[in-house]
Amino acid sequence: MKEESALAAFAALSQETRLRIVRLLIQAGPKGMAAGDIGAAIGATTSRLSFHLAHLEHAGLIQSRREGRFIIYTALYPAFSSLIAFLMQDCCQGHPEICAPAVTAMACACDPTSADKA
Amino acid sequence: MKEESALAAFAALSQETRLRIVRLLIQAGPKGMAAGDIGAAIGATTSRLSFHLAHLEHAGLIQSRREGRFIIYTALYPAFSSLIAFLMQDCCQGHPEICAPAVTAMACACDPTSADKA
DNA sequence: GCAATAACTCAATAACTATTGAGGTGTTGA
DNA sequence: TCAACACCTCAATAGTTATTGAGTTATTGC
Repeated sequence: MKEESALAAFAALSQETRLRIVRLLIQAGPKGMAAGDIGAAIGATTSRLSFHLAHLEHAGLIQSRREGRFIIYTALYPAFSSLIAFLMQDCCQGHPEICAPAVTAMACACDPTSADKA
Repeated sequence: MKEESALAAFAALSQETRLRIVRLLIQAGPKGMAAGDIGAAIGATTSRLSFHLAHLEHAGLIQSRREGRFIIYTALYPAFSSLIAFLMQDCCQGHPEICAPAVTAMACACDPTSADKA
């Protein structure tokens, strides 16, 4: 991942409405969610929602597909993996014990029974 | 981690100078770096550097300590772990195969021989 | 105490970003 | 083909953020 992409991704994630959209889509999984359902879940008017969805899509964090009259948005998981790897690159210079908690936090996030630990 | 803290963290990371400072400090490890050395490494004037270091410290991503006439900055690793956990919370609803690449990316970031893989 | 060094603070300006409301596009089913 | 629905686009405004340069504080060694 290039620095430019990482900056765009972090900028996209630094806004309340967009962060909520992203977390919602990450939790929704590969089946995704329709724009209207996202708007209802986070409480945003259509123009505001559309603006932020476009922003996230442009940043490469989500993607959309049309299904009839609905537009379905899904999280792009590899983008998040790359972003995390870019940020934490060479984080411990060969001493993994320094950043092990970060790896554990990541693994915990994947285990629904312990997601709140970190 | 609260949403408010996550927003502050992402906002802090969405600026070129600050992202460079953070990656530099993450790579520097617990010994940290003096403000002057950080400025020299990324090419920033003292007032600009000071502004961004204060911003990062306020966001809870780095901390500082005085050592004689130097001020040493270090990355706060637990803050990054929490941020990643917050973002990826419930990412796969019990289907870890969906987000396994993110965990792998994180583990790779800790292995200096394969940091560029993701 | 004084000069040099390291770093911070402040105020003004420039640049960027979010929200709103009105209006437009594409899709469906009677 | 028409009305209803789902969603997007645009332009104006308000709010936020970054940069610069001048000035200030803290520490060290002579």
